[in-house]
Amino acid sequence: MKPKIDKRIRILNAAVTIFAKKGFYNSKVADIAKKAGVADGTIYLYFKNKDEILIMIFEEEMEKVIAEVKAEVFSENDILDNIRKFILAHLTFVKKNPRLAQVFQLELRQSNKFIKEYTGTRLQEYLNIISDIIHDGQQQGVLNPALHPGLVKRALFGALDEVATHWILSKNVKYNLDESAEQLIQIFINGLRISPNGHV
Amino acid sequence: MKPKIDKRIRILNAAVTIFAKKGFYNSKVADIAKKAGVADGTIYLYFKNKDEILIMIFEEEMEKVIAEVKAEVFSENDILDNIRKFILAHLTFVKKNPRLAQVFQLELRQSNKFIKEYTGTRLQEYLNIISDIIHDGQQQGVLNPALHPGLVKRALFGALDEVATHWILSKNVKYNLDESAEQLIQIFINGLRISPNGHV
Amino acid sequence: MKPKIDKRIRILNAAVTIFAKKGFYNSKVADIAKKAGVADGTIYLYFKNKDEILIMIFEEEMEKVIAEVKAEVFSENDILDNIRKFILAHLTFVKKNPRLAQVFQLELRQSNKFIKEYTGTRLQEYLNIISDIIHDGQQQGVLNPALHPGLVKRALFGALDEVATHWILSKNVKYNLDESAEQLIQIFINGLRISPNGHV
Amino acid sequence: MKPKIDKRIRILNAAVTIFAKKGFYNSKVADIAKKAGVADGTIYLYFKNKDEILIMIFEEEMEKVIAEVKAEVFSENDILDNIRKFILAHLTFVKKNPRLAQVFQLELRQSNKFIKEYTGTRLQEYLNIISDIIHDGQQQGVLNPALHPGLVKRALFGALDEVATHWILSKNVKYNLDESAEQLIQIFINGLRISPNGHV
DNA sequence: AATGAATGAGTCTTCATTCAT
DNA sequence: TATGAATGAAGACTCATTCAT
Repeated sequence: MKPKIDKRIRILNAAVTIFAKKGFYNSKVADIAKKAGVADGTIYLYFKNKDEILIMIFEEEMEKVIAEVKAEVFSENDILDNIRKFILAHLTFVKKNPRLAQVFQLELRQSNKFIKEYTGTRLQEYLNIISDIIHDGQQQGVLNPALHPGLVKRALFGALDEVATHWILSKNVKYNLDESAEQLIQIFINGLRISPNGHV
Repeated sequence: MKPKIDKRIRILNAAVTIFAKKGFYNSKVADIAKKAGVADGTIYLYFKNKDEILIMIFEEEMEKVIAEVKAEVFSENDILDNIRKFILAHLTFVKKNPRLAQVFQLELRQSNKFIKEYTGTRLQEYLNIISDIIHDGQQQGVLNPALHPGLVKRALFGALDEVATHWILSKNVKYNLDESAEQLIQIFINGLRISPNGHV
Repeated sequence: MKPKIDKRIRILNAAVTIFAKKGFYNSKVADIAKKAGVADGTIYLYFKNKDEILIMIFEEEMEKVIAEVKAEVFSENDILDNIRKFILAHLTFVKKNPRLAQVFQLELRQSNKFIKEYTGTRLQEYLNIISDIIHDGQQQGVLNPALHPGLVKRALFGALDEVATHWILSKNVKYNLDESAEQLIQIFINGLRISPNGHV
Repeated sequence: MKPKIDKRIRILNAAVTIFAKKGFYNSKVADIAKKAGVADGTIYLYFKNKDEILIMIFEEEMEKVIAEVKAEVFSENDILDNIRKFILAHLTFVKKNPRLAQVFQLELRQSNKFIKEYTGTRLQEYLNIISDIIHDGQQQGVLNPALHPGLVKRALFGALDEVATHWILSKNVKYNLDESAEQLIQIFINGLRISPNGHV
């Protein structure tokens, strides 16, 4: 028997595997329990319900991602490079964690509770990495001061998210995620920097 | 009793109302039937299953949207203006059809069948409006020829989609959708046009 | 396939059998459905939940019992004879319908909903047969006018109920229900009539 | 921490409180443990299962009640007065211990094990107080010798029980328990004594 | 085409009880 | 004795879908 501390993590890992393979709605709590090597009821000692497992996967993985991305992105102070790093980090995560990405891109959105009740800070915190960069860039006179960081963060996140979802759904074949990253970098850096062409 | 030809449309209209109010999973086929004034079983004369109602709402509304957007966007041949028009048209649709937008932005994504099996042409057709503009713009020497239209269409669509979803979820209060449109126009036009700054 | 009108009754009959055999809490809805020859879900077209089946058995059988007892008891106007008839009718019902009596005496009391939420009129109506007799008897100067009919009805019902329960639990062997009836008749008639001995 | 000997009693007291507040089926063993300040598992060192807690509450309280009632009732040898004292004692107990009475009158009957398996001596012993009085009364020539003490004990107990249950369920408001006691005394004393009227 | 009564598959969750410590 | 984390059996109910009329 593994030590207690493991059990919660074993459940979360099992859930990622099961959710990725069968989808959230087709995954039975009993499947997860079996995979994790615990009794069905044990899951409810650690999680309030099935939706909460999904949300916790998100919360805990995002926590790691946020720490990594922040370390990566804010290591230097070159704004344009930070944007580049953020985009690369996002898509690299997807590429390196396809199973987890599948859960984030597809399964999570099928949980009513996640979509309509989750107002967790993790997603905000992640999005705020972007708006912080934008804000800094505007103060440094590098980025277009007319843009709202709050809008930009959604625009960039939405673009990354859609590209990631398509990559997942294409079963990772048709699509070169690295090249996509480079193209998004071009679009957003040119889109956000102070434009010598004047406004459109 | 209205003429037969109406019945299909009455069902679809009822479904939009019910889905928007209760969400896809909490809407019962019996609710839709009642609202539409038909028997439960009648719905299955017109639609294969509950998911198909959702997909048909999408298909038929998208058909209209595509026609409108195409007429609007391709009326002239000024590429930058076409991009502007597309972005405005997308967000204006959301603003004018909040109930339908709620179904598109939130409920549709909760249908396993839509997410994982729908490969309908309507969404492609809509996205291709963007890639067609991009392609034209590149041929006219206005837009950055290094960008893949297929990537750009997802980036722009993702950005619009995320902004729209946030607007829906914020219950339309905090957010000025017109200003968001203007900002997205700036970002994407600057992001896509031939850049006098050289590449990053 | 039997006609529709039968289905509700088939379910109720099946439920009496199953409840009497296994007890309320150990009876599965699926058992009742199977015995009744209907699908599990069909039961929920006729009854809100499992407790309601039990309550409906009570309601509908009591309706019959009340009609019979009233016809029997009020056929003449001899008060003492009416009391006698009521007591006999109650215990005769128990003796002739042991399965139903088991449900009434034992299973019904195990349903939280019946005990704590049921305020149905049938039980009141049955009890009021007694208080009506008492009231009449007091007006005729036959019964002790100092007694509250509302108290008497509970005292007599309680006595009958306890005797019946004991008979059910003894599996009908040790106990002569007819003799018990005669004894209760003696006790209550002497207890209720105007006492030449004066009050205690 | 209180001394060990206390623990059993603390559990029983906690159980009375919890059962009275939530009902037997809605009370969780964990609730009782918490209220008693012991671990869940500890309860099973003192009681075989949840039903046994209920039965033990009954057993132990009945033991006290029996002792009290016997002392009270048999202090003199006036049969009619003894009947009076028994009835008063029963209803006075209910009035003074409403929480315990609620458990006895309502919750106890919802335990399958109590209803169908309990053949404990305490209830018999309590009932036998009545039949002993009756027997004595018959030997003294005061009570009707035709009545079976075993029937009378159930009749009187049933009457008291029903009156008590109604009082509990009426939330003690509509009902004057003292007056009820007086009326039951009249009914039963006249019902049981040797009748100068002859038999009915 | 239309009805709507009937079907029956499908599963999350609770909680009394156990047992390793 | 005591703990409390872990167990796992157990089942009512919903609702999309069917089909006899």
